[in-house]
Amino acid sequence: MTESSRAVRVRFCPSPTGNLHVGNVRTALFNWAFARHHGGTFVFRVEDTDAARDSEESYQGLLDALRWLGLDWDEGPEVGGDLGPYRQSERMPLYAEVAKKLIDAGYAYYAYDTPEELEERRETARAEGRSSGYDGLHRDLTDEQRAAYEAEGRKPVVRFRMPDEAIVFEDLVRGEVTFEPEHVSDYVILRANGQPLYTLTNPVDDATMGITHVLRGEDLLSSTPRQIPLHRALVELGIGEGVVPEYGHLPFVMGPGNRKLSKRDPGGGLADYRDRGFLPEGLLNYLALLGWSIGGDREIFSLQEMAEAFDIGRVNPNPAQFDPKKCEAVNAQHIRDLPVEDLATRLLPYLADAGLVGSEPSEAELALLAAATPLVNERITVLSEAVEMLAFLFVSEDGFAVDPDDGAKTLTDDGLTVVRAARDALAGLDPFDTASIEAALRAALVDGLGLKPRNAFGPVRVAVSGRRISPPLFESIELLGKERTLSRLDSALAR
RNA sequence: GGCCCCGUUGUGUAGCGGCCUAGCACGCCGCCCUCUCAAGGCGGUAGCGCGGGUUCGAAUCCCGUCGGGGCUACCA
Repeated sequence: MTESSRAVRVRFCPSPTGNLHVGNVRTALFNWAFARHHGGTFVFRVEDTDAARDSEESYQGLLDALRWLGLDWDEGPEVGGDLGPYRQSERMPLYAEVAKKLIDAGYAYYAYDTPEELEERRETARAEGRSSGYDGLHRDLTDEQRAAYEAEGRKPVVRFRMPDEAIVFEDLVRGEVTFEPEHVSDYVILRANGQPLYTLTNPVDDATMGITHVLRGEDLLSSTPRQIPLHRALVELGIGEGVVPEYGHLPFVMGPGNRKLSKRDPGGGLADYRDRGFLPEGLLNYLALLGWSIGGDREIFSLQEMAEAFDIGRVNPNPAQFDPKKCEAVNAQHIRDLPVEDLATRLLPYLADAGLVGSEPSEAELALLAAATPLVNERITVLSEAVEMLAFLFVSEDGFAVDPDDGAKTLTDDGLTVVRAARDALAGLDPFDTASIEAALRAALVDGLGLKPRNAFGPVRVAVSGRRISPPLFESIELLGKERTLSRLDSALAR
């Protein structure tokens, strides 16, 4: 069977340790896109074997995050599937069983070295310039030797026996990679207390879930030569679906400076992006650009378009630095491309959180938002920015206040003269629509007072919107309505 | 120290031996438009780490070198 004809099965397998890291989001995205491109299966598995660090809350957060992103999974938590369960904490018996089979078949063995002994030998090896991995001292213990260690009360770990041959594999993004056997030592798969380690659980799950392609971070590249022989052993033993996966190691997402972006870095965790009002499609589009390109001069695309075009062979092997500015620019483009009704709907939760509309918005609030959205859609880069921009339209009259600094700068004696003239021009205006408002104001302020437009409208803008920077003035006044507009002009005059 | 990976403007990338006087986007600077801010338009800034090969011809292939990063656990 050729690789391309085999049904693709990929997975995303984070640990539920709080806020999802944007690097992991990128990994999830590439896996998802790879699966969708090949019409394959995207498996979601949760690696929650570290009781100290994992929590139920984080687990729920993980599901929620992936749903929000729109990276739908075909098998996994809450969706099910034939090869589950999909939480490692529910698979513990499997690991014990596999470890036993591995030992019985000679693929793994008990090692009684103490941590101190190991440390000492490691130091020596390092000092002599040799690889510092396990030296294999206990790989061929006799029954008598084992019995002696047991009698001492030593508890063994279980180590996987690495074959004495070079491991060569074709990395999907880097090409051929070779590791010589002396540099890849026997590694621990079971702790002395019997707990399985990631080194075992991850490949066993991949094998039993029939994973065909492993796309993951570059930090795991050096563990690949250990996993391939394990997979081969599992195939030999008839454990799992009989597949040794192909591997593709994705470049790091770097933070500021030249360090790997950390979950704790500002902008390192997904939650920040949700809170600030990134669109999932905007964030994902930007993340896609980190290490992959759709080709040509195109940079803005949808998830569907990415899925159609995604080619793992086009992934760039070199690390990419996360650029918050560009991320915002891409998001802003997606916001502008959104139909206004859609954008208005997405704005709602942010306005509600700010108390500008009710959690069950009224018809009037919805109508106002629908009319106001076109005023901000090309002025915001993230949804939360709309709150500040639109607040003056939704706030109650006694909640309205002019920004002190902006007021001081524009509502001077001259400014108030302008405001007074504007009030007079608008008081009897009918109809009270954008075109009439603009005409009336231009006549009174530009023609009447002989002001340059920017000087004419500035004080009015501040009096009405509270700020020197606002959505377009005439449209804003129309949406505000005559009554509230006059009231605000009056209170500016009464200062 | 050992092993592995990586190397195009500030950032992300296009480029798969001639189309490259290296394109695009973000950023930055300037101009235009303009009721502010945006959006939009126009222009500018800045790059193939270095050294050897191979070739008629190299950003593209090879070697070396330098630089950066990762791994080197009874973490994942």
